[in-house]
Amino acid sequence: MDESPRLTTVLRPVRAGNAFEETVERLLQAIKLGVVTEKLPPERELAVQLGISRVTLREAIRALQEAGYLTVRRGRYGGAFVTYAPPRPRQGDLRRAVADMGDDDLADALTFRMAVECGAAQVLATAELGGAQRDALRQRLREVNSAGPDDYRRLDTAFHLAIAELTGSPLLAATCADARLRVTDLLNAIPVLQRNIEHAAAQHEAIVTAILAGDPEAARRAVAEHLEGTAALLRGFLA
Amino acid sequence: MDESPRLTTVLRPVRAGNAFEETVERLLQAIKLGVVTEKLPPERELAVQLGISRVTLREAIRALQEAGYLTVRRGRYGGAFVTYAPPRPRQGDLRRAVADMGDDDLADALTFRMAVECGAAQVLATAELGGAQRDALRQRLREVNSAGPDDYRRLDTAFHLAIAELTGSPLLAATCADARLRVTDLLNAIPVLQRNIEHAAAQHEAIVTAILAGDPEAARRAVAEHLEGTAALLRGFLA
DNA sequence: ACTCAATGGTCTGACACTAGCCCAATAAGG
DNA sequence: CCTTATTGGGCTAGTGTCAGACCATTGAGT
Repeated sequence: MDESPRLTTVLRPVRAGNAFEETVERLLQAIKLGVVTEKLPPERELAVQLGISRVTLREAIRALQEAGYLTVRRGRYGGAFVTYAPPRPRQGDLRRAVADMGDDDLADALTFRMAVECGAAQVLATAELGGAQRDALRQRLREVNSAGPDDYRRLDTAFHLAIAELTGSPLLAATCADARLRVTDLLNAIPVLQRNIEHAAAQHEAIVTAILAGDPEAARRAVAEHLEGTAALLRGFLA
Repeated sequence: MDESPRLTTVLRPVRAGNAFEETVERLLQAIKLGVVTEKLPPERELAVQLGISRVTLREAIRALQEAGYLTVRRGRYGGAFVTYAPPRPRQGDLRRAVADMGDDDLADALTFRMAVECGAAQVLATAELGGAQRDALRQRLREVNSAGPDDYRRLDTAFHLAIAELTGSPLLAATCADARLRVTDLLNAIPVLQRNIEHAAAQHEAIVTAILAGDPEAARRAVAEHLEGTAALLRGFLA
């Protein structure tokens, strides 16, 4: 019989890698999530935000530049500009993306995302929302539901993250972002069809309706159904 | 109007502090959570688990030793032994503990915990549990519900963590542990009365029943009610 | 009493990371 | 055309962290 709780749940690694690697990962995910679409903040500012030295940040930026994600321009009004748009997924991309991830990691990521996003929606439905917050949520809904295939993933991310951010808990928002990160590559490998967008639109609508109605149960259920669709699709590619 | 999603949700610090500080924090929390009650793993082993060098780990251990949490003995069958038991909280401890935390941080922590633990319970209720898992859950329930005041916090932690661990998602388990960590000092400042234990016991029972019945809605609601009690108590100390 | 495996204690050389400073380039605005 | 604020580019000295080796201590088993 294993102990309870497992030591490994608490005595896990205190850092995921060296500062350089973690920084590259962060920036890359910010780009792939579509959180930064144009230009990164100035180095000095960004280094402070990321809690690292400018030297380390610059190494990370150079790596992303060499990998083709950024173009750097000097001088006033210069900066690190994003030169990347998610490519249209092709046949086999998804299978490859799933294979790149271990089966265990995939199941872990899907479970994690399900729990965290459902929790966020439930909490938001319980909170007393001000007018501005309700408007912001409705705005994100409109944006994602009227998106075309090219913008869809980015606006979908923005919608889901908005739910977490509106709870007012930075910890929860960061965790939702993290959960999403772990499936970004997979989602980007799934072709976006107009039909899918429309199907998701109804689910997004249901989520917002439940939250605005202050019904945590319905909010939880709506998010669970929404995520289950994607999860089932991805699980279909497991061995 | 702020952007969406906020840059700070993704472009946040890549590391919380230096390796030494983070290690001290980890070990301290493992001790306070009651995850390690007797002796830490050997330094060489623990350093690997934590992903740090032995030198850094030793510095952290020395700090905890000087702070009175550990006693170190050399030689075979030696090691770092836990010499700490949570003190009985006294009048004013709670008010002080709440004041030590910023109001924003407290709200953040409570929201975070609510979302993550509800999500975990919901997911577990959705999962198909094997006999061993059901037994493990029932075992934790029995333990916490038959605990005396001295053991209560530790067994309560074990119960809540078990729910997250049984989902099979290390990410979710780690996140639940993290969420719990952020309120440990507060919980430890709340006197444990036999009456409270009995009240909580009914709620724990309801949570387990809902999970074993495969009812995610009921599981979510039961956890929410359970946590709301503590949250309301703590919120009462806010300005 | 002796042996020896397991454990903490210590040292060294190498590399990662940081803070702070100054230089170089650039484009808007006078 | 010139000025200037803003930005990336680069350097240095100092500190943090690491991997690995070796030493010192302990107590159970022989």
